[in-house]
Amino acid sequence: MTLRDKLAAVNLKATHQRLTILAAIEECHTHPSPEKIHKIIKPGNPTISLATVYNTLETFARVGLINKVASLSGNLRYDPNLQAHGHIYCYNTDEIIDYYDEELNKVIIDFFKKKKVNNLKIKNITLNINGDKLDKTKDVIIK
Amino acid sequence: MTLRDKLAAVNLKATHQRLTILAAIEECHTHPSPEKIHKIIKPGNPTISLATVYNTLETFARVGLINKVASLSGNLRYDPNLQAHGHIYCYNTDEIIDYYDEELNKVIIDFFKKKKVNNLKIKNITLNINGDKLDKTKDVIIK
DNA sequence: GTGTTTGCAAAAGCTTTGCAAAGTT
DNA sequence: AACTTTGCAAAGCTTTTGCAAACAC
Repeated sequence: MTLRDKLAAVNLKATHQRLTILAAIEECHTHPSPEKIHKIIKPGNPTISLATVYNTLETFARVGLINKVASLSGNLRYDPNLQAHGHIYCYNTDEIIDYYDEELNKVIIDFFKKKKVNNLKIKNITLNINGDKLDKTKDVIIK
Repeated sequence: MTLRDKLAAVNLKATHQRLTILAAIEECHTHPSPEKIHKIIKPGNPTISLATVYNTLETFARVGLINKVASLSGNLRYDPNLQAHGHIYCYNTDEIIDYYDEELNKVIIDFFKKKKVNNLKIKNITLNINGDKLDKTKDVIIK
């Protein structure tokens, strides 16, 4: 599915800005803040404005193309990955890294099969792992 | 352990403001923003300033008396409960509610016993459950 | 062509800082 | 008395808004 198709599927016009922002957030796997996304795309797209990055990300989240992410960083963060997965937050690099593990998903689903959550319509369940990267130049790997 | 003792244990002087703020955050189980804490304590403590609430919460977090909490709300949130537990975030009330379950803790610990996390010094693992409260006047209950 | 989207600049909201006055031990 | 902490106001961030110009379909 192309980026154009994704926008069409949610009835958003395929503007250059939207295509650029969607591409950037899908490519960068640390869920950067709007400010950082703007810095990433600005060189190749000098007229794109920071307000448009903010507004566009919020639009994408509103129509369900991406999700808002809970963050310890104090600014807004978004995630283009819509399937169930966890997040690793690194205090010392401010990165939010996806953590997908089929077994973890199963463990969580199994747990909530046994529990009753009253008075809440659950939208999403995420495991957050917070810590410090030991070597900032390398990736965090869970296996 | 009294609030004074808790402050003494981390070498913070027991000022009226710190005692008030610590009491407020321990009493209120929805992890309110600094702004909301200020509103809560202001009537009984008219001279307490919002900046002091911000600074004091940050000081508490720095010395480990409370934790910062990942949040979808876009502002700072703190948690005085230092033991392992999860959080329920309600989009429609902006509340962050503690969710303690011994079995859940065990399930998560067991899971990570089997996994190796490379290049990360884990500080904390939290399960986040996000959704909408069905009846805003009542509590969310998991059993 | 019509209605939507963008850029810009300004406003609004949230958090931190600097410093004199007040408080703690 | 020595040192720390607070209140206030200002500064510094982050995010949203209003509106004319530009764009997608």
